[in-house]
Amino acid sequence: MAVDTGVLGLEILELETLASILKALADPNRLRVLDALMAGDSCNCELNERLGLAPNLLSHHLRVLRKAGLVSARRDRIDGRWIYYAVNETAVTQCRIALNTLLDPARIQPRPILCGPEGQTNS
Amino acid sequence: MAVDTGVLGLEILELETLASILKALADPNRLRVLDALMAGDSCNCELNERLGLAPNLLSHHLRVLRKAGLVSARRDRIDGRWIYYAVNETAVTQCRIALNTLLDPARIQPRPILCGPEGQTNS
DNA sequence: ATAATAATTCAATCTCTATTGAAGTAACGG
DNA sequence: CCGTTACTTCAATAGAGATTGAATTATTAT
Repeated sequence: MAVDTGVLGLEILELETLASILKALADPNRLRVLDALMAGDSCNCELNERLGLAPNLLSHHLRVLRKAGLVSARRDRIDGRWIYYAVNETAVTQCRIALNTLLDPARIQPRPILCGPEGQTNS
Repeated sequence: MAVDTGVLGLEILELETLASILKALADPNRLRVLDALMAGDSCNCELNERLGLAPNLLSHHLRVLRKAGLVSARRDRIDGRWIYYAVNETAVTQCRIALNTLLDPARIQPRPILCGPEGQTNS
């Protein structure tokens, strides 16, 4: 999880890193998976029942989310066949902060056009 | 811009709509473009100078952002050859709210496992 | 009309990715 | 050891998307 001042001078995450996390989020099925995990840890089969997605497809999406750092996995203490997935709260929060910074309406400047004919009248 | 109660019962945007907006955001170059536009309206050529991206590539990315509703375009009043791009504040805000809702840490439930052997001890 | 300018569209390429079905792993129970 | 269970990985397909260079549109200036 790359953390620095960022290209924008505002972001917690690098622009490239933020883009890759957004890529992981930018899928309806993965949003559903993440939303389901927000309500509590789940195994593959429970997600299967709740979301109606094939186990191997869930595996794929869970791997993408895990690769992005948004989700973590652990095996059942009693029966190692079961794997429980959980939301990585710190990653989610970092993502949230980065997006709130980037998309902050206060950053939208009504700066006059600087290029083009209209811009000439605003110099 | 589809607006309703949403699949999650919490979102302002439909899950599918949110995913498509995130897809538009999930690219480093488009994040740069959006960030540049947050600082003020720009034409293609100014973005070209500031970001070092080819005009046709910028055109492509601007179209994606526009299709997602995040950016709007208008022609110069004096010289119609120039097109100025601007951030759509309402869309950006809606996206922000939807993400803040979805990624709200307060929604992360430490719910005990319900499936698997561990779950049996939590019934 | 002709040339020049700002921007878009087209065509081609290359990569990435979501999905599906089949096969493979890992772990438990008898 | 054998079968079952939970999950993953593999292979194949089909579609989407980023990038580049060439051609095109729209608008203005001469």
